[in-house]
Amino acid sequence: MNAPEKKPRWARRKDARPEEIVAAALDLFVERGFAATRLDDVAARAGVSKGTLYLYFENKEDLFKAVVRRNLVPVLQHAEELVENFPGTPTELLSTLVHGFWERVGSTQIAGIPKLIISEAGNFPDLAEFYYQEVIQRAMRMFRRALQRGIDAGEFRDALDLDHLMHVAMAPLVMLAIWRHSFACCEREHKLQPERYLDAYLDMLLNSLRKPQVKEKKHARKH
Amino acid sequence: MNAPEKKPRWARRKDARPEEIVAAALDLFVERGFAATRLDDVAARAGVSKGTLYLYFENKEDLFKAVVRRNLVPVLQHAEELVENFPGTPTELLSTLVHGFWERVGSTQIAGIPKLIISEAGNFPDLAEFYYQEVIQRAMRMFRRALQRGIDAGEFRDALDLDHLMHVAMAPLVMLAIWRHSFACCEREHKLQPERYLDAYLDMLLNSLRKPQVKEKKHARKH
Amino acid sequence: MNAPEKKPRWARRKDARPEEIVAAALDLFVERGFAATRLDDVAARAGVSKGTLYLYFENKEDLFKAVVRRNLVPVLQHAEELVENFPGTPTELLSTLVHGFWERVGSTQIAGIPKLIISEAGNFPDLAEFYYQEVIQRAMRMFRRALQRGIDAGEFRDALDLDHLMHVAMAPLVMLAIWRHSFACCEREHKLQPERYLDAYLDMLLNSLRKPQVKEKKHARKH
Amino acid sequence: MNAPEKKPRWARRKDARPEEIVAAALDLFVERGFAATRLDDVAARAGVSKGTLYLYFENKEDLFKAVVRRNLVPVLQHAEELVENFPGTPTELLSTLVHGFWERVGSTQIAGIPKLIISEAGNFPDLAEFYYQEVIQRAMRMFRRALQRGIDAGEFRDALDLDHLMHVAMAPLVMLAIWRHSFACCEREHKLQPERYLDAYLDMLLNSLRKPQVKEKKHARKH
DNA sequence: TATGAATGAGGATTCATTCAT
DNA sequence: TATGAATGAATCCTCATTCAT
Repeated sequence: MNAPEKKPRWARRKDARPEEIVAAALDLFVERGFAATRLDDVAARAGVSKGTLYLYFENKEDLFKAVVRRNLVPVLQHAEELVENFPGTPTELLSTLVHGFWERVGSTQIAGIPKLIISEAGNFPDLAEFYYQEVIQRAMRMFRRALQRGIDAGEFRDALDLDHLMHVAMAPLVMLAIWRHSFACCEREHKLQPERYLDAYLDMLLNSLRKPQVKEKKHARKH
Repeated sequence: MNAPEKKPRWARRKDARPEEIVAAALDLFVERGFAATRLDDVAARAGVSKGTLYLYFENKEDLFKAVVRRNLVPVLQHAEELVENFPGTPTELLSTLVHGFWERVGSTQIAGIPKLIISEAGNFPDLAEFYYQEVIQRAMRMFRRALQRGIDAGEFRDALDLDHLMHVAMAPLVMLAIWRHSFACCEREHKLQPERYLDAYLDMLLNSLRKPQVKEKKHARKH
Repeated sequence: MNAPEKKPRWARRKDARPEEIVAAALDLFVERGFAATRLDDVAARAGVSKGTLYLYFENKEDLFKAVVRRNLVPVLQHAEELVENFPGTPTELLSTLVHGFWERVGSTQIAGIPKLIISEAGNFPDLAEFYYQEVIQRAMRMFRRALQRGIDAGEFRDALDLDHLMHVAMAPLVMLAIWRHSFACCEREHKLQPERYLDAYLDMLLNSLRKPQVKEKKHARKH
Repeated sequence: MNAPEKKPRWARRKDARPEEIVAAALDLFVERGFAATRLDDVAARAGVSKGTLYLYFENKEDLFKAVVRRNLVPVLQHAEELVENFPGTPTELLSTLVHGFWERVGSTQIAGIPKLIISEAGNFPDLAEFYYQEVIQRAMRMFRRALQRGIDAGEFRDALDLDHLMHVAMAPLVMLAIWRHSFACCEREHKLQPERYLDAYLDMLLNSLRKPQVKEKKHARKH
């Protein structure tokens, strides 16, 4: 009857637990990799006991998948919505996407996930599969739509191998994310500056996409 | 009575051993990653016993480093020499480098190494350091020389942030190598075709590098 | 239907475990030496699994140290208290100490520890240091107090090199402990009888300590 | 026909090899103990290859036994001859034996052997047996003869439990040898000085052996 | 739900011993 | 005789997973 002393003052809500665990796991997976991350440490960082992990996740692999799912999907969704509803020019859209990537992924902890996935793709085929379907392909489709819009608007060249250009064009973004979690700490001078990196990237991308704005009328350009 | 059926329990081949072990280790590290590769398996694939590994390498980490060193350094050296002695135009040089990368790295087992390094950079800081110094920086310097040659020749734009363009421009090559060892096997249709990927890459790169050839009316451009 | 046949795979007994493990380890270390003792066997004898050892001890060396610490320190403490509070004569005190040593150390499993320490002193310098400080020096100090009391009482000679006599006088006690764990089992006849050994020891010790009682004719001597 | 170049200039004689190996092994066994000594190191210190060890000794244990045999037996033999032929008084004989022990054993590398034997007695029962028979018992017999001579000469007391006194009396000598190879290096101040230790030992021993030289005639002595 | 003690399979590493040369 | 490369059994230690409480 005298219930009050049963409630610890800051009872965490049950629903918060998995989120906290996933957050802790993200940190550690990103920092150390999948194999080198001990569940002891994940539990400790999440402020729960090791056994508790198994109440919410079947095993280490399952936890790993949850980390991936819960962090990347929302970001993608946001980008897709942006592409659908963007009011400006295709060039502006690309720029917005790229800077959005930096703000929402590249500069955050989430940037460590691509590295993780790549590292473990061989060991967890179904995770790779999931990531390929739900992240990579969706990202490509989105990116493609953005480019297509530029082509349709006559702003971008139309003689493009879009299927492969997608891959090529996304590579520098992914690599930026990876870089920060692999070699960034090796740099002593001439550190890579993300903003200038992205500027260089956009400069390259747009320069190569845009139609050459020649004023000549009748000469053929390069074959 | 005659000897052919004698199976020596082992043969002495001191000089050949390390190479064989490194080759076996490359295969397995690339296939499974560092942590998931068991030295038992490396030994078995190399056709030696577990103890033999320790005659040539101090420990697993040392073997890992040897794998990296012995595979990447020669390739880089070759590329550097190419850049120094190339007889053709800068554009041709870039094309040659890119296709050389594909032939000597991208299409081979060696392509798995970048993935490995990236995965393990956090766990082996000195390996990351080595790779950064001996591979990445050398590769960038080499690439930079090639671009600089194009600028000096008036073929490429000169308003370039070379420091960052290096990173941007190398990213698609590295990602191609990584792709083959991570998601390539997830593709069912629309498989990424390396040749077309590289064409798209070169197209993008050269289009963005070349000076905009505006306004001229009757002058022949490059050959 | 009722429960008795349930065999829990393990039971939780956090407090009891370390003691049981230390006891098992003492047995085996004494029996086989440090290097020849396998942790598998320690675990088996303690009725736990191998992994459990590592819940309570960092590694084999740490377990070894625990065995030494937990067995010898209490014994010494007891002896020190005895020396401080002993009501009888110095001669009686020595006799009591010697027989106490036999009862509490020499005749027990603990007698194996000096052998162990001596064997491993070279391999574990900090253990040797610990033992030297916490056991040997304390034991010497205690023994010295006992002798000093005899000298002060005029019962023992005062022209003694106490610093070295300490070592000399303790040697036979330590050797008795060692003997039982080394050559005792080689004896077939004329076995060393601890009681007579200790009598001979006390006889020698006291005969050499006591003041030569010459020249007196009619005075009663000790009691 | 031109044989000269077949002889390396300092061809070691075959017979020297085992001695060199035993000497190297003594050093290392004494320094590190049996288990912690690697045959690689023994071979290296002896200046031969690992395989060569097996030409002269069946295995590690056999080498260990050889080390013991070849070092202790000669010393004992020398002592036995001394006892048989000693021209002086029993007291002088004891003093000579004790100082001879120090010179030929205690102060040399050989002093490490008792420690070794004691450590490994449990693991190598037949080695313990050998040592017990060939060293301990012979040493005791020899020591006993020396004492008996003192008793016969009326110089030492005759109410002695010689069987046990032997053990007691030898203990400080053995412990001195052990001490130097275990705790000597822990001492910072008040280091044990072997000469004074032996003086204190002889003082104790002789004081307890010698007949009390009372001048009284008719009084009973102790009890 | 939550805990954390206990488990035990798994893998890196060592080193005495063998044997082709 | 002498070598030293090769072997592989042995063992310490780790850590994901289980389960009594």
